[in-house]
Amino acid sequence: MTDERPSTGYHPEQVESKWRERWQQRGTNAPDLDRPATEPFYNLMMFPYPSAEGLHVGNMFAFTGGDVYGRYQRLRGKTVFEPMGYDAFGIHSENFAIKQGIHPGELIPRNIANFRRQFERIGGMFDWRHTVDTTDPAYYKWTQWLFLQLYKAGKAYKKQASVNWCPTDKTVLANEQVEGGVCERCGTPVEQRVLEQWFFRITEYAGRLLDSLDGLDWSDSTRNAQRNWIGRSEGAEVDFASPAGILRVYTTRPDTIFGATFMVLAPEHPFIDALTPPAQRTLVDAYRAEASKTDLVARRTGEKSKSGVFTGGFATNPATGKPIPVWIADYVLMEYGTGAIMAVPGHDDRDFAFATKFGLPIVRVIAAPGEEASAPLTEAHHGPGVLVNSGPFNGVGTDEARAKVTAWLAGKGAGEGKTLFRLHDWCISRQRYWGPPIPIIYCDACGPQPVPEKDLPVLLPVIEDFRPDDSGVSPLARHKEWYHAPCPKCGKPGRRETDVSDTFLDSAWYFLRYPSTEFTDRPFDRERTRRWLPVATYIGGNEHAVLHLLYSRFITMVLKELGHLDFEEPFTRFRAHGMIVKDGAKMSKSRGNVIIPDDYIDKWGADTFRMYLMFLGPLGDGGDFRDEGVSGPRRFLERMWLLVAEGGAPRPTEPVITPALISKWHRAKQRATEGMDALRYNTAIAALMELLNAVKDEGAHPRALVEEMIVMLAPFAPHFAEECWERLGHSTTVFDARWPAFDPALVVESTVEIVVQVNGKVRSKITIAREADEATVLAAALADAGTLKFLDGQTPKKKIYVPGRLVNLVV
RNA sequence: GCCCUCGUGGUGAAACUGGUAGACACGCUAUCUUGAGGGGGUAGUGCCGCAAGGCGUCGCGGUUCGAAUCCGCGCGAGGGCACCA
Repeated sequence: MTDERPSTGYHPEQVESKWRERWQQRGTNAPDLDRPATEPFYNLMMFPYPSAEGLHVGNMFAFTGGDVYGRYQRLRGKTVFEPMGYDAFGIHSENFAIKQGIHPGELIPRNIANFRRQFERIGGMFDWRHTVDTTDPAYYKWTQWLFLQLYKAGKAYKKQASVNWCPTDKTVLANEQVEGGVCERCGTPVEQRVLEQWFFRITEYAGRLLDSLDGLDWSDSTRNAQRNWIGRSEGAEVDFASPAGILRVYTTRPDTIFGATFMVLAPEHPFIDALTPPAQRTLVDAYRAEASKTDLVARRTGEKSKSGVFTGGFATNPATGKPIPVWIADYVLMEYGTGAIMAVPGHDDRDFAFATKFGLPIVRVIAAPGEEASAPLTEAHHGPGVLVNSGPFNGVGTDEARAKVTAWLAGKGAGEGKTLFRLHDWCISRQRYWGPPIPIIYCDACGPQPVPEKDLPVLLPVIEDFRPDDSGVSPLARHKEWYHAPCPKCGKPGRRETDVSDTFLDSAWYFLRYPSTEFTDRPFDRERTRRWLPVATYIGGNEHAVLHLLYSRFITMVLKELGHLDFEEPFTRFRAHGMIVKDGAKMSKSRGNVIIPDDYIDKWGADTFRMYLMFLGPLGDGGDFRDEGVSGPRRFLERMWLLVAEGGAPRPTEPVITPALISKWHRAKQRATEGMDALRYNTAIAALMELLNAVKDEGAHPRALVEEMIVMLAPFAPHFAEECWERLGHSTTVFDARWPAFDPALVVESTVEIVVQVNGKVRSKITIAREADEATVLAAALADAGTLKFLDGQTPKKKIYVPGRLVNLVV
């Protein structure tokens, strides 16, 4: 805290507390959201879950990165709206509360207060009039409203589903929350349970969610993660006749159908009983019983050795007309495709392994160029080639064959082309306490009824013992007064839905709420929304690349379709910030490697700390945290402080400024601007440092230059810049100034240094007038002593001239 | 297995559409200020070499007058998907 160095007079703690207060008094960070004739800029950052530990350096890195961008846009003349809030519902908070034995309703406000303090301390330009807390009834009222809109539009439905069940957290997990067969939160192996669950029909939008990605200004890595998640595959559905009826399969390789020598059904497939003759029944039932015991996750991720059983039944391959045996195996999943496959052991690894294990025939139907049709297969061959042993299609290339075989099958009434997605409907119900109750009332007479919108919010009751139990029923069921509610339709006694909704639903629309927080009678105001959305720039972690961003896009699409919004993509531009790790590992309390920024801010000041974080590298990169090097940005600020002290003093005449300094000045502005736009703040800061070094070397510091430097520094060191700005005689905030423009003509100097290469190696450098033409430059290069030495008396065969850069002489 | 992203000094990193590799900063060395342990100034700092010079952006090839940058094949790291038919 104490600063022992011979002081330049810069005392961060004084400067920073002064400007925190000023900003508050002046409303500097609270823009008029309705002010016309200015360009609105919605600068959004992913709101945090308010943990008890507070914001760590990783959060500070991310939020500072976002804040710098917002401040920069403001200096570019935009009206910037930069809100912040708290994603405070969910398992995370609840589990922590359980562990501490404190009710989350008590814990969360405490954490939020701490977060708020940290957000203010770091100097964020947040508009606190427009904050959001997802656990506030004034907010979740509208989360419930959102559920009702989807419900009424038929986009929400309830079904029996085998779901992932975490025995430790005692809750259903979304597929997304299961990683490698274990709960992503606590690491317990996940089991399967069959429960009634609420789903949103996100799969209806799979195609649009995928196709629209192309038009978004998003990081490639993020778009790619979404593509993988949605998982489109092109193929065909094909019908195989069987005694139990038409067995439909899905395949991405219709071209290999002549090689389908058997079929495999998922153990849950409805045709199994009809296909199985009495003699096989015992074996088949035993296998199915075994498979149902193994949970879904284990079936997906367990060891890949194949198991299965023959049903005893046969189906007809529509291409060959031959009967093929129908097997059952757990490597076929009921919830993807039709739950049945045609097995082509010659050209699919899994089918090959299965056929090998059970002695089923393997037929080659694709040959590489020069390969015999009869060549034996020692492993599945999946490369391209030409069809063989495929009747009328022999000799056709595989790519072409896909379409041709599909058409041929369709012509016979035995199939059709089909696009499939891997995406599943979104399970939004949770058998937990800490979330918004799903606004449904069950009535014995009328069935499930939506709670009328006028009755929202359905308040989450205070329950002392909110812990989940093994029953699979939410703790809310234990609150009798709350649980029993009259049917909204007939008035007879009914029961409330006791599930709460997924936290991801809270965060799938929060960005719509921010601009409209003062409206209590609508989730988002039409005019405000029209003016401020979609979000101009969204900065957040790539860990939300799939779920949060996908759900937000889905909700936005639905709201557009229902007429509530005019746009269907919520985030025009998304950039993922990198992660700050410690000793190569993600910071987490359990690892004990969490770096709390407060100490650093105490010691160095928020401005230095912000600069330091942003100087580490590009925002998208993140990095390993170590505190070596914080002194660099601090020294820079100290030197700037002195420069301002000198630059602010009255002078009889402006100092002489050399053309070289003018050039460096404009170059710095150019580089700073480019760095800001590209979120490569490290280069912007470097440009400012270089300019300061140049000013020092030249010994001249014209006031205009000093002022521009302060403006460019303001996004990084806002308190510092405000103080300097004031000392330079300004009475309004530096953020009302304009980001300085550079003159491209002045960026270049009047003389340039030309590199002279001989055979591509740098041998000399010549300084020459910028306007010198090619002949002049070449003549100078050839006359240069340093060059001559390497030419060795020879005349160059070839002379490459790159204007303003280099000459390459080839001998 | 498939799909992305990436690999540069002792360290964090720069390098525009292929055109001086290592800007800026940390650290380090020397030196000057100086009475003292995260103070300032100056100079130096990719590697080898006294030097001339040579070698250098994960490795090997290739394209090019010229490659950190483009192409191919490896190796390594991080991330996404994954018995998905």
